[in-house]
Amino acid sequence: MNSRFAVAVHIVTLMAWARDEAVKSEMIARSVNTNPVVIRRIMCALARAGLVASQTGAAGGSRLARRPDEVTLLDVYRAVEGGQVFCLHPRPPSASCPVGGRIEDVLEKILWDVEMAVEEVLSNITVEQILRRIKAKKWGRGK
Amino acid sequence: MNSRFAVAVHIVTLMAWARDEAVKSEMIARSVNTNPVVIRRIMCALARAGLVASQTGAAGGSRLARRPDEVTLLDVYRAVEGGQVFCLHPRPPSASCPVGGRIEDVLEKILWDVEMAVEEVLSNITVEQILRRIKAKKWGRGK
DNA sequence: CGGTTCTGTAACTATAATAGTTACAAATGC
DNA sequence: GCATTTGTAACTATTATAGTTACAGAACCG
Repeated sequence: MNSRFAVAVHIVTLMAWARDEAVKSEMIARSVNTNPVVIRRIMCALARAGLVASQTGAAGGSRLARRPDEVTLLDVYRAVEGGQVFCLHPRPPSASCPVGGRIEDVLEKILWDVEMAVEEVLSNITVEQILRRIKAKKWGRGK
Repeated sequence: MNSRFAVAVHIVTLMAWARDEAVKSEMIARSVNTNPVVIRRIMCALARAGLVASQTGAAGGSRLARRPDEVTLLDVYRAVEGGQVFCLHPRPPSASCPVGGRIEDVLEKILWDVEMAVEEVLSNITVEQILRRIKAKKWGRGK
Protein backbone atom coordinates (compact mmCIF):
# COMPACT_ATOMS: atom_id res chain seq x y z
CA MET A 1 0.00 0.00 0.00
CA ASN A 2 1.20 3.47 -0.78
CA SER A 3 -0.05 6.92 -0.05
CA ARG A 4 1.08 8.70 -3.22
CA PHE A 5 -2.48 9.01 -4.49
CA ALA A 6 -3.73 10.54 -1.24
CA VAL A 7 -0.84 13.00 -1.17
CA ALA A 8 -1.29 13.87 -4.84
CA VAL A 9 -4.96 14.68 -4.29
CA HIS A 10 -3.96 16.80 -1.32
CA ILE A 11 -1.47 18.67 -3.52
CA VAL A 12 -3.84 19.49 -6.35
CA THR A 13 -6.50 20.52 -3.84
CA LEU A 14 -4.09 22.97 -2.24
CA MET A 15 -3.31 24.41 -5.66
CA ALA A 16 -6.99 24.73 -6.48
CA TRP A 17 -7.43 26.49 -3.15
CA ALA A 18 -4.60 28.88 -4.01
CA ARG A 19 -6.16 29.77 -7.36
CA ASP A 20 -3.54 31.43 -9.57
CA GLU A 21 -1.00 31.93 -6.84
CA ALA A 22 2.10 29.71 -7.07
CA VAL A 23 2.45 27.30 -4.16
CA LYS A 24 5.87 26.27 -2.87
CA SER A 25 6.77 22.68 -2.08
CA GLU A 26 7.82 23.74 1.39
CA MET A 27 4.34 25.10 2.17
CA ILE A 28 2.66 22.00 0.78
CA ALA A 29 5.01 19.82 2.79
CA ARG A 30 3.90 21.60 5.97
CA SER A 31 0.24 20.98 5.16
CA VAL A 32 0.82 17.33 4.23
CA ASN A 33 3.21 16.88 7.16
CA THR A 34 6.15 15.47 5.24
CA ASN A 35 9.39 16.47 3.56
CA PRO A 36 9.45 18.96 0.64
CA VAL A 37 11.32 16.48 -1.53
CA VAL A 38 8.52 13.95 -1.20
CA ILE A 39 6.15 16.64 -2.46
CA ARG A 40 8.43 17.61 -5.32
CA ARG A 41 8.73 14.01 -6.43
CA ILE A 42 4.97 13.63 -6.67
CA MET A 43 4.65 17.11 -8.16
CA CYS A 44 7.08 16.05 -10.85
CA ALA A 45 4.81 13.16 -11.82
CA LEU A 46 1.84 15.54 -11.93
CA ALA A 47 3.82 17.93 -14.13
CA ARG A 48 4.86 15.16 -16.51
CA ALA A 49 1.17 14.34 -16.90
CA GLY A 50 0.42 17.97 -17.70
CA LEU A 51 -1.75 18.55 -14.64
CA VAL A 52 0.44 21.18 -13.00
CA ALA A 53 3.13 23.62 -14.08
CA SER A 54 6.12 24.45 -11.93
CA GLN A 55 8.63 27.24 -12.07
CA THR A 56 12.08 27.32 -10.54
CA GLY A 57 13.72 30.33 -9.00
CA ALA A 58 12.66 33.03 -6.59
CA ALA A 59 8.90 33.59 -6.63
CA GLY A 60 8.67 30.13 -8.18
CA GLY A 61 6.33 27.31 -7.20
CA SER A 62 3.58 25.29 -8.81
CA ARG A 63 0.05 25.89 -9.97
CA LEU A 64 -2.63 23.91 -11.76
CA ALA A 65 -2.18 23.75 -15.52
CA ARG A 66 -5.92 23.33 -16.09
CA ARG A 67 -9.10 24.52 -14.49
CA PRO A 68 -9.98 22.52 -11.33
CA ASP A 69 -13.15 21.23 -12.99
CA GLU A 70 -11.04 19.84 -15.83
CA VAL A 71 -8.83 17.69 -13.62
CA THR A 72 -10.31 14.38 -12.47
CA LEU A 73 -9.00 12.00 -9.85
CA LEU A 74 -8.43 9.53 -12.67
CA ASP A 75 -5.93 11.99 -14.15
CA VAL A 76 -4.22 12.21 -10.78
CA TYR A 77 -4.29 8.43 -10.29
CA ARG A 78 -2.76 7.77 -13.69
CA ALA A 79 -0.11 10.41 -13.12
CA VAL A 80 1.22 9.01 -9.85
CA GLU A 81 0.27 5.35 -9.80
CA GLY A 82 2.16 2.88 -11.90
CA GLY A 83 -0.44 0.44 -13.05
CA GLN A 84 -2.80 -1.98 -11.45
CA VAL A 85 -4.49 -2.39 -8.14
CA PHE A 86 -3.83 -6.13 -8.05
CA CYS A 87 -1.15 -8.10 -9.79
CA LEU A 88 -0.74 -11.60 -11.13
CA HIS A 89 1.48 -14.42 -9.93
CA PRO A 90 5.09 -13.42 -9.29
CA ARG A 91 6.32 -16.49 -11.19
CA PRO A 92 4.35 -18.03 -14.06
CA PRO A 93 2.20 -21.01 -13.02
CA SER A 94 2.91 -24.48 -14.36
CA ALA A 95 1.96 -24.76 -18.02
CA SER A 96 1.52 -28.50 -17.67
CA CYS A 97 -1.37 -28.16 -15.21
CA PRO A 98 -4.83 -27.75 -16.73
CA VAL A 99 -5.62 -24.99 -14.25
CA GLY A 100 -2.16 -23.41 -14.01
CA GLY A 101 -1.85 -23.24 -17.76
CA ARG A 102 -5.03 -21.26 -18.24
CA ILE A 103 -5.68 -19.33 -15.02
CA GLU A 104 -3.60 -16.31 -15.98
CA ASP A 105 -5.77 -15.38 -18.94
CA VAL A 106 -8.87 -15.67 -16.81
CA LEU A 107 -7.37 -13.65 -13.97
CA GLU A 108 -6.11 -10.97 -16.30
CA LYS A 109 -9.61 -10.31 -17.55
CA ILE A 110 -10.94 -10.10 -13.99
CA LEU A 111 -8.23 -7.72 -12.83
CA TRP A 112 -8.97 -5.62 -15.88
CA ASP A 113 -12.63 -5.42 -14.90
CA VAL A 114 -11.64 -4.37 -11.39
CA GLU A 115 -9.31 -1.73 -12.76
CA MET A 116 -12.07 -0.37 -14.99
CA ALA A 117 -14.43 -0.12 -12.04
CA VAL A 118 -11.86 1.83 -10.05
CA GLU A 119 -11.19 4.19 -12.93
CA GLU A 120 -14.90 4.72 -13.50
CA VAL A 121 -15.31 5.98 -9.93
CA LEU A 122 -12.24 8.20 -10.10
CA SER A 123 -13.16 9.68 -13.45
CA ASN A 124 -16.35 11.08 -12.00
CA ILE A 125 -14.70 13.19 -9.33
CA THR A 126 -13.00 16.48 -10.20
CA VAL A 127 -10.64 18.59 -8.14
CA GLU A 128 -13.29 21.30 -8.24
CA GLN A 129 -15.69 18.95 -6.45
CA ILE A 130 -13.12 18.10 -3.81
CA LEU A 131 -12.53 21.76 -3.15
CA ARG A 132 -16.27 22.30 -2.78
CA ARG A 133 -16.60 19.39 -0.39
CA ILE A 134 -13.78 20.79 1.71
CA LYS A 135 -15.26 24.25 1.83
CA ALA A 136 -18.59 22.74 2.85
CA LYS A 137 -17.05 21.08 5.90
CA LYS A 138 -17.23 22.84 9.25
CA TRP A 139 -13.77 23.83 10.39
CA GLY A 140 -12.99 25.30 13.79
CA ARG A 141 -9.33 25.99 12.96
CA GLY A 142 -7.55 23.04 14.57
CA LYS A 143 -4.71 23.90 16.90
CA MET B 1 1.48 -4.83 -4.81
CA ASN B 2 1.01 -8.39 -3.73
CA SER B 3 -0.05 -11.55 -5.47
CA ARG B 4 -1.91 -13.22 -2.62
CA PHE B 5 -5.26 -12.66 -4.27
CA ALA B 6 -4.13 -14.18 -7.58
CA VAL B 7 -2.65 -17.19 -5.80
CA ALA B 8 -5.75 -17.61 -3.63
CA VAL B 9 -8.00 -17.67 -6.70
CA HIS B 10 -5.67 -20.22 -8.24
CA ILE B 11 -5.95 -22.36 -5.11
CA VAL B 12 -9.72 -22.39 -4.89
CA THR B 13 -9.95 -23.06 -8.60
CA LEU B 14 -7.73 -26.10 -8.25
CA MET B 15 -9.93 -27.35 -5.44
CA ALA B 16 -13.05 -26.81 -7.48
CA TRP B 17 -11.38 -28.73 -10.29
CA ALA B 18 -10.59 -31.59 -7.89
CA ARG B 19 -14.22 -31.81 -6.74
CA ASP B 20 -14.37 -33.77 -3.47
CA GLU B 21 -10.84 -35.04 -3.62
CA ALA B 22 -8.44 -33.52 -1.07
CA VAL B 23 -5.61 -31.52 -2.64
CA LYS B 24 -2.18 -31.36 -1.02
CA SER B 25 -0.24 -28.14 -0.62
CA GLU B 26 2.68 -29.71 -2.40
CA MET B 27 0.60 -30.36 -5.54
CA ILE B 28 -0.83 -26.85 -5.48
CA ALA B 29 2.65 -25.42 -5.04
CA ARG B 30 3.77 -27.19 -8.20
CA SER B 31 0.86 -25.75 -10.16
CA VAL B 32 1.38 -22.23 -8.78
CA ASN B 33 5.15 -22.59 -9.09
CA THR B 34 6.06 -21.66 -5.55
CA ASN B 35 6.84 -23.16 -2.16
CA PRO B 36 4.28 -25.31 -0.30
CA VAL B 37 4.53 -23.11 2.77
CA VAL B 38 3.42 -20.08 0.78
CA ILE B 39 0.36 -22.09 -0.26
CA ARG B 40 -0.34 -23.27 3.27
CA ARG B 41 -0.16 -19.72 4.59
CA ILE B 42 -2.79 -18.53 2.12
CA MET B 43 -4.80 -21.72 2.62
CA CYS B 44 -4.84 -20.97 6.32
CA ALA B 45 -6.44 -17.59 5.64
CA LEU B 46 -9.03 -19.25 3.41
CA ALA B 47 -9.76 -21.80 6.13
CA ARG B 48 -10.18 -19.11 8.78
CA ALA B 49 -12.76 -17.49 6.51
CA GLY B 50 -14.60 -20.79 6.22
CA LEU B 51 -14.01 -21.17 2.48
CA VAL B 52 -11.93 -24.34 2.65
CA ALA B 53 -11.40 -27.19 5.11
CA SER B 54 -8.03 -28.83 5.66
CA GLN B 55 -7.02 -32.04 7.30
CA THR B 56 -3.62 -32.97 8.67
CA GLY B 57 -2.07 -36.38 8.45
CA ALA B 58 -1.69 -39.00 5.79
CA ALA B 59 -4.39 -38.77 3.13
CA GLY B 60 -4.87 -35.19 4.35
CA GLY B 61 -5.13 -32.06 2.24
CA SER B 62 -7.71 -29.38 1.59
CA ARG B 63 -11.04 -29.11 -0.17
CA LEU B 64 -13.71 -26.46 -0.63
CA ALA B 65 -16.01 -26.06 2.33
CA ARG B 66 -18.85 -24.80 0.12
CA ARG B 67 -20.10 -25.45 -3.37
CA PRO B 68 -18.05 -23.59 -6.02
CA ASP B 69 -21.08 -21.51 -6.98
CA GLU B 70 -21.36 -20.35 -3.39
CA VAL B 71 -17.86 -18.94 -3.17
CA THR B 72 -17.35 -15.49 -4.72
CA LEU B 73 -14.10 -13.71 -5.42
CA LEU B 74 -15.18 -11.17 -2.83
CA ASP B 75 -15.08 -13.95 -0.24
CA VAL B 76 -11.57 -14.82 -1.41
CA TYR B 77 -10.49 -11.19 -1.46
CA ARG B 78 -11.72 -10.55 2.06
CA ALA B 79 -10.10 -13.74 3.30
CA VAL B 80 -6.59 -12.95 2.09
CA GLU B 81 -6.40 -9.19 1.70
CA GLY B 82 -6.08 -6.99 4.75
CA GLY B 83 -8.13 -3.99 3.90
CA GLN B 84 -8.11 -1.26 1.34
CA VAL B 85 -6.82 -0.80 -2.15
CA PHE B 86 -5.53 2.70 -1.41
CA CYS B 87 -4.58 4.21 1.89
CA LEU B 88 -4.52 7.65 3.45
CA HIS B 89 -1.55 9.80 4.41
CA PRO B 90 1.10 8.01 6.44
CA ARG B 91 1.22 10.91 8.91
CA PRO B 92 -1.80 13.07 9.67
CA PRO B 93 -1.88 16.35 7.70
CA SER B 94 -1.61 19.68 9.43
CA ALA B 95 -4.78 20.48 11.33
CA SER B 96 -4.04 24.19 11.11
CA CYS B 97 -4.31 24.25 7.32
CA PRO B 98 -7.80 24.73 5.89
CA VAL B 99 -7.16 21.98 3.36
CA GLY B 100 -5.01 19.67 5.50
CA GLY B 101 -7.49 19.80 8.34
CA ARG B 102 -10.39 18.59 6.22
CA ILE B 103 -8.96 16.56 3.34
CA GLU B 104 -8.86 13.26 5.20
CA ASP B 105 -12.62 13.09 5.66
CA VAL B 106 -13.13 13.83 1.98
CA LEU B 107 -10.54 11.29 0.89
CA GLU B 108 -11.91 8.63 3.18
CA LYS B 109 -15.30 8.84 1.49
CA ILE B 110 -13.71 8.59 -1.95
CA LEU B 111 -11.55 5.60 -1.04
CA TRP B 112 -14.64 3.98 0.37
CA ASP B 113 -16.47 4.47 -2.93
CA VAL B 114 -13.53 2.93 -4.79
CA GLU B 115 -13.47 -0.02 -2.41
CA MET B 116 -17.19 -0.56 -2.91
CA ALA B 117 -16.75 -0.58 -6.69
CA VAL B 118 -14.01 -3.19 -6.43
CA GLU B 119 -16.09 -5.37 -4.14
CA GLU B 120 -19.11 -5.05 -6.40
CA VAL B 121 -17.14 -6.50 -9.32
CA LEU B 122 -15.65 -9.30 -7.23
CA SER B 123 -18.95 -10.24 -5.65
CA ASN B 124 -20.38 -11.06 -9.06
CA ILE B 125 -17.81 -13.70 -9.94
CA THR B 126 -17.98 -17.17 -8.42
CA VAL B 127 -15.39 -19.93 -8.37
CA GLU B 128 -17.82 -21.98 -10.42
CA GLN B 129 -17.66 -19.35 -13.17
CA ILE B 130 -13.87 -19.31 -13.12
CA LEU B 131 -13.79 -23.05 -13.49
CA ARG B 132 -16.16 -22.82 -16.45
CA ARG B 133 -14.08 -20.12 -18.09
CA ILE B 134 -10.98 -22.29 -17.70
CA LYS B 135 -12.64 -25.35 -19.13
CA ALA B 136 -13.85 -23.25 -22.05
CA LYS B 137 -10.30 -22.26 -22.98
CA LYS B 138 -8.42 -24.24 -25.58
CA TRP B 139 -5.52 -26.03 -24.03
CA GLY B 140 -2.91 -27.96 -25.97
CA ARG B 141 -1.17 -29.37 -22.89
CA GLY B 142 1.75 -26.98 -22.44
CA LYS B 143 5.13 -28.63 -22.32
C1' DC C 1 25.23 41.48 -12.33
C1' DG C 2 25.30 38.97 -7.82
C1' DG C 3 22.65 37.22 -4.26
C1' DT C 4 18.57 34.85 -3.01
C1' DT C 5 15.10 31.59 -3.59
C1' DC C 6 13.12 28.09 -5.73
C1' DT C 7 12.72 23.35 -8.37
C1' DG C 8 14.60 18.95 -10.05
C1' DT C 9 17.17 15.14 -8.95
C1' DA C 10 20.73 12.10 -7.14
C1' DA C 11 22.21 9.49 -3.33
C1' DC C 12 21.66 7.58 0.82
C1' DT C 13 19.08 5.53 5.03
C1' DA C 14 15.33 3.39 7.51
C1' DT C 15 11.34 0.75 7.60
C1' DA C 16 8.09 -2.48 6.27
C1' DA C 17 5.86 -5.85 3.28
C1' DT C 18 6.31 -9.84 0.47
C1' DA C 19 7.93 -14.07 -0.86
C1' DG C 20 10.73 -17.84 -0.29
C1' DT C 21 13.02 -21.27 2.63
C1' DT C 22 14.11 -24.67 6.45
C1' DA C 23 12.57 -26.90 10.34
C1' DC C 24 9.58 -29.25 13.35
C1' DA C 25 5.48 -30.36 16.43
C1' DA C 26 0.95 -32.17 16.17
C1' DA C 27 -2.60 -34.64 13.81
C1' DT C 28 -4.23 -38.45 11.10
C1' DG C 29 -4.77 -42.82 8.69
C1' DC C 30 -3.05 -47.36 7.70
C1' DG D 1 4.17 -47.49 15.27
C1' DC D 2 5.16 -45.25 11.03
C1' DA D 3 4.63 -42.50 7.08
C1' DT D 4 2.43 -38.41 5.64
C1' DT D 5 0.55 -33.96 5.84
C1' DT D 6 -0.85 -29.57 7.93
C1' DG D 7 0.10 -25.43 10.85
C1' DT D 8 3.41 -22.39 12.24
C1' DA D 9 7.72 -20.34 13.78
C1' DA D 10 11.98 -18.44 12.42
C1' DC D 11 14.97 -16.78 9.34
C1' DT D 12 16.69 -14.64 4.77
C1' DA D 13 16.43 -12.03 0.49
C1' DT D 14 14.30 -8.72 -2.20
C1' DT D 15 11.70 -4.85 -3.07
C1' DA D 16 8.91 -0.62 -2.42
C1' DT D 17 8.08 3.37 0.14
C1' DA D 18 9.12 7.27 2.62
C1' DG D 19 12.17 10.31 4.56
C1' DT D 20 16.51 12.91 4.48
C1' DT D 21 20.67 15.62 2.93
C1' DA D 22 22.88 17.79 -0.65
C1' DC D 23 23.52 20.41 -4.62
C1' DA D 24 23.21 22.06 -9.62
C1' DG D 25 20.55 25.01 -12.40
C1' DA D 26 16.72 28.27 -13.24
C1' DA D 27 14.51 32.61 -12.36
C1' DC D 28 13.59 36.77 -10.05
C1' DC D 29 14.99 41.13 -7.64
C1' DG D 30 17.53 44.79 -6.39
